Amino acid sequence: MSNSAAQISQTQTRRQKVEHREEAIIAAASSLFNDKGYRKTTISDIARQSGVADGTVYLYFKNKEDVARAVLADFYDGLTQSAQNGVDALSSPRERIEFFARHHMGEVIGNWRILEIVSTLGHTIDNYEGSDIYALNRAYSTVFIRVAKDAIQQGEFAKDTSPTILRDIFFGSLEYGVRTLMIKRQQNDIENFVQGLMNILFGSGQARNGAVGNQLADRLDQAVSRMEQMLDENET
Amino acid sequence: MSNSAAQISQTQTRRQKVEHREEAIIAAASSLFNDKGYRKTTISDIARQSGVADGTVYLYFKNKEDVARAVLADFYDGLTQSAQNGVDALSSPRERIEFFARHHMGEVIGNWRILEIVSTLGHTIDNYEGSDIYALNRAYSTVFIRVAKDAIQQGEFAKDTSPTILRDIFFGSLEYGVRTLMIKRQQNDIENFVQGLMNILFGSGQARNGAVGNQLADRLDQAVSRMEQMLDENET
DNA sequence: TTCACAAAATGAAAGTTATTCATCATTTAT
DNA sequence: ATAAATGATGAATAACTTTCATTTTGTGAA
Repeated sequence: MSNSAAQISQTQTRRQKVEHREEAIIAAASSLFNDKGYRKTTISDIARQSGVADGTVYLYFKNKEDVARAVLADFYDGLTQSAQNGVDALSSPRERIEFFARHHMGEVIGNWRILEIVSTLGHTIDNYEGSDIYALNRAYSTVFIRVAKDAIQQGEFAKDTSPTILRDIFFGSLEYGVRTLMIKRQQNDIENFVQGLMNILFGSGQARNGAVGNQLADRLDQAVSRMEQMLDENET
Repeated sequence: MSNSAAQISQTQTRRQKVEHREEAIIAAASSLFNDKGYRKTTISDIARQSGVADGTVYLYFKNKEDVARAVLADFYDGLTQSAQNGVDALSSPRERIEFFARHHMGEVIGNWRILEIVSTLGHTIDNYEGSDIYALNRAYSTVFIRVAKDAIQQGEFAKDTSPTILRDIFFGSLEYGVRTLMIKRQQNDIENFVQGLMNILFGSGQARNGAVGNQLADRLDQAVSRMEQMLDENET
C-alpha cells in the first residue's frame, strides 16, 4: 500500500544503482582501451577494474563489442556537442572550417586509442549502415556538412561542389594528418597541418605558376586586354 | 664428397619446396581473408585450404598476425609496382595525380577485406615505425611523394606546399571516399569522387566569388558586354 | 640398397578468451 | 515474514590460437 511515489523513488534508486554500475563499467573499459587497446583488454580486466564479476558485464552489455560501442557513444556525444558549439560561435565559413579542423585533430589525438575501435569494428560489422556507430558518425559529420553547404553557398567553393565529397576530403585528410603526427610524435604540429589543409582547400592564391590552368588564364588575360584596348580605341 | 654445386642444388630444391608451401599458405590465407575476413578465418581454415596440418602453418609464420602481414606485403608489392608503372607512363603532374587517385581507389575497393587487416592489427604507435607494414606503406606513398614534389615544382601548387601534407590530404581523402562508396554500395562512383577531389586540389576555376580568378571573369563579362553593344550599334 | 640423420610435418594437448548459465544473494511487494 | 522478482556470481563451455613430443620424409654416405 505504499503510494506510487514511493514505488517510483525505489525503482529510481535501483535504476541509479544500475546506471552507476553501467557507468563504472564504461569508465573502466574506456580507460583500459586507451591504455592497452581494445584487443588486448579482456572482459576480466574490465570486470576487475570496475569491481564486478565477469558475468556481470554481460548483464549490462551484450558482448565485448557492445561495451566498446558504449565507450564510443560517450566520446562521440561530447565531440559532436563541442564541435557544434564552436561552429555556432563563429560566422564566416572559412573560420568555421578552420576551427572544425583544429578541434577535430585535437580531440582525435587526445583519444587516439579509443578511436582505433572505430576502424577495428567498422570493418567487422556486416550492416554498418544500420549500426549505432554509423549513426554517431553521421550525427557528427552532419555538423560539418551544414558548414560545408553554407561555404559553397557563399562562394568559397564552386557551386557544383558536392558537400559529401568535401566531407570525405576534410575528414579523410584530418585522419591521415593525425596518424602522421602520431607516428612522428609531433602532436603539437596540428597548426602546421591545419594551415596546409586550408591552403589546399581554399587555394593559396600564389599557386600554379606555369601550369595549364594558368596558361589559360594568362591567354585569357591577354585576350581581354587586347579586346579592352580595341574597345577603348573605337569608343572615342 | 659430392661437390658443393650438388649440395647447393639440393638445398635449393628443398628451399623451393619450402617456398612453394609458404606461397600456398599465403594464397590460401589471402583468399580466405577476402572471403570471410581476417577475424572469422581460423588457422585451421588456412591449413586445410593449403593442404597442411595446423601446426605446419607455425613452421612458416610466427602466428596468425604474421600470416596476415605476409598477405599484406604481397598486396602492397603489387600495388606499389602498378602505381609506379602507371605514373611512369604519364607526363603531366595533374594527369599523374589523377591516375594515382583512380588507381588507388580501384585497388582498395577490389581488396577491401584484405585491407581490413591494416586496421585490425591495431598497430600501436609504439612499434609502428619499425614495423614492416610501415615500411610497405612508406614505399608506396613514396611513389606519390615524388609525383607531388614534381607537381609543386611545376607550379601546380604553391611553392611552399608541404609534400607530406599533400600526401596526407591525398590518401586520407581517398580512404574516406572509398569508405563512403563501400557503405553506400556505389563502388562504381569512383570517377565522380576523383573528379571532385581534383577540382578541390587544383581549384575548379569557377569558385570563389570575390577571389582573384573571378576578377578576371568579371573583366571578361564587362568586355563582352561592351563588344556586344558596339556590334549592335554598328549593325544598324 | 640400406642406414643414419637432419629437416619437415603432424595433430593431440595446453593455454587464452569470450560467453553462458545454474546457483546464490538481495530487494520488493504482499 | 515470506514469496517473487531481480541482480550478481564464477565455474563450466566453446572456440580458437599456439606449442611440442612424435612421426614422416628426404638426403648423402657406405
